[in-house]
Amino acid sequence: MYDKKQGNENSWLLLISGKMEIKTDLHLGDAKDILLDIPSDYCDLIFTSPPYADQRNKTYGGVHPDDYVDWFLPISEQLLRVLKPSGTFVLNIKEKVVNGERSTYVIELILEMKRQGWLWTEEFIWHKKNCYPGKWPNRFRDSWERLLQFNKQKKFHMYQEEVMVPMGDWAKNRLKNLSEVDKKRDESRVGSGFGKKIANWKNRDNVYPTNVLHMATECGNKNHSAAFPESLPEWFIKLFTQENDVVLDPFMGSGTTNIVAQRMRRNSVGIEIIPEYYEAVKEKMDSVQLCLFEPEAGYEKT
Amino acid sequence: MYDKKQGNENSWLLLISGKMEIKTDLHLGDAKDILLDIPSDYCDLIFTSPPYADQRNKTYGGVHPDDYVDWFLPISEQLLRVLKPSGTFVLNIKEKVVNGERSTYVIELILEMKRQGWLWTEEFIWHKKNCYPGKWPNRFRDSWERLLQFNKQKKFHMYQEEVMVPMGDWAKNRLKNLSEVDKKRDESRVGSGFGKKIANWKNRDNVYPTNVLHMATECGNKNHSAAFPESLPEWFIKLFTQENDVVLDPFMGSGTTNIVAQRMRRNSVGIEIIPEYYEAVKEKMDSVQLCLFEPEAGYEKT
DNA sequence: GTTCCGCATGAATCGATAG
DNA sequence: ACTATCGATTCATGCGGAA
Repeated sequence: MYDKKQGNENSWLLLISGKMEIKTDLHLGDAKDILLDIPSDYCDLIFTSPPYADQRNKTYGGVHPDDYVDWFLPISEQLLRVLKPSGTFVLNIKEKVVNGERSTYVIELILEMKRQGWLWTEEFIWHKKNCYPGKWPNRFRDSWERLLQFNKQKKFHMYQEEVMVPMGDWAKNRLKNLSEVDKKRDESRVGSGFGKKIANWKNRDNVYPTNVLHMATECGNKNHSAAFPESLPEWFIKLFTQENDVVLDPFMGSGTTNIVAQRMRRNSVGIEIIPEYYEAVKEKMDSVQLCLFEPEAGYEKT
Repeated sequence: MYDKKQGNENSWLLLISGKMEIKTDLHLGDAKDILLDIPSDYCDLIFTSPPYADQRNKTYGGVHPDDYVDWFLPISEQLLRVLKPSGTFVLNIKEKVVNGERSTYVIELILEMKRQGWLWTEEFIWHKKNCYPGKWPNRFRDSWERLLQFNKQKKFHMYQEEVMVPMGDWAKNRLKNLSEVDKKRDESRVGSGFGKKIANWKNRDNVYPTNVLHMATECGNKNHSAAFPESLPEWFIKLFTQENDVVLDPFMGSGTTNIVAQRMRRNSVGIEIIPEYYEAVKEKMDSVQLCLFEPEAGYEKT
């Protein structure tokens, strides 16, 4: 079912019952350069966590906070080009503390990206439930990160039903027996501003989520500093794409986005500048493919 | 024990065992004007939730999103003056959606306040568990607000031990169900059974909180419908002030900050531009004072 | 004195309609 | 075209009266 594309070491092809073909392309190089080879209006979702700004220019792609915006803008310009008009760009980022203050490069980046043509549609909060322990005299542990949603157009694809969550416990008692008032409320209160049809909820188990996501951080990944849990890209891939769509991560890192995308039957493109990381993801892709041969993997169902 | 200051209708004086004297000053007028009469380096904590930008120009001080920064800067300039060097300014705010996009006036305000001399020390997240309902094709419910922390200096007073939370699920669930009365009793009656339990937790496995606060909005209260729950100013007053310190709320609204401050034995100043709100807070202060005469209120202990 | 249950009410947002 | 108004949609909480 799985076949490596001929003549291309960096592309994986997943065939499912001969009907579907999921492609995963990995590129080694600088996002700013590699993106030039990607066609315009190609991606349905861009989900990425770029290297964080760092004063010490040692670590992963270290970019100084003062240079961060200038460094990112040429890349976001290309991202704007390769994203479909109906697509969404989700940027996972959080400003560091520099000299006792929160850096402003993230909020400056938002303003500059708007000038570039992006719409800043929403800011989700990733609440990291098990964040880093630690104690400082003048601040507490930082347990949240930004998930900035940008779009090209006011209209974009959003599959809200895919991420619905179970209704709160209150509903069990509340909806047990509906009073007459609940059924009538819709008509009785005209002009009061807040009519509601409780009866509509009777047969419902799930509700729509909010813009605060509660997810634990992943602890096992030692090789990569900026690792997020699989549930994070998974949630946004569910929300903003359908099967066979294209997902892009221009700062692939440990490849979480692409691996999750393939598992969810989305085509994906990954770009990574550091050879070690790039090779590690390639190996991971190979082993994932092996797993797919096992019937237990469940990919042959349907 | 309580006495209204002579010749001043807007000042409340709380005497405790003749040792302590807690003053609450309320002012009617525009913050930008009233602040001019407040001495420099006067406040230990400024906690406020200004009117959010509104497109409708009819309601409460409606400021258009485009004019918001220009409107706020003269006020924040005065706030910078009246704050003690060791003090903290906590600004509760959230940008609205305008034309399908998040407005940028809040992040522009951060940048401008930095130019004004403020340090942007931290951004806390207030996760509103019971946020406003609603469904839209392109966004989910907004369940968080910003709590921006600004300071004059890199060194400021922070009493971290005062806001430690017990770890462990049992304790967490227990705390969640505490009524406001229980909390008051905890503050006043150290010897009671409940206080003992709290003391035990403190000695055992208390842990420092993070920069994400989980609090529900108060909605069912007929007498005082506040923009934020009492637990919100309470948390920051605990964290950034000691007894006898001075708390300022330049946009008093329903007076939650000042009422909580007085209960926690902090002096406070409140400013409100709308006469109806101002009068309502004055009445509330009077009735709070009456409660303080009751021994059950627990304010005479210690 | 507890527990249960009804219910008003929130710093909302979109799209259509009207001026 | 551009702005103001209105109806429709939706969840979770704490209060207060009842059992």
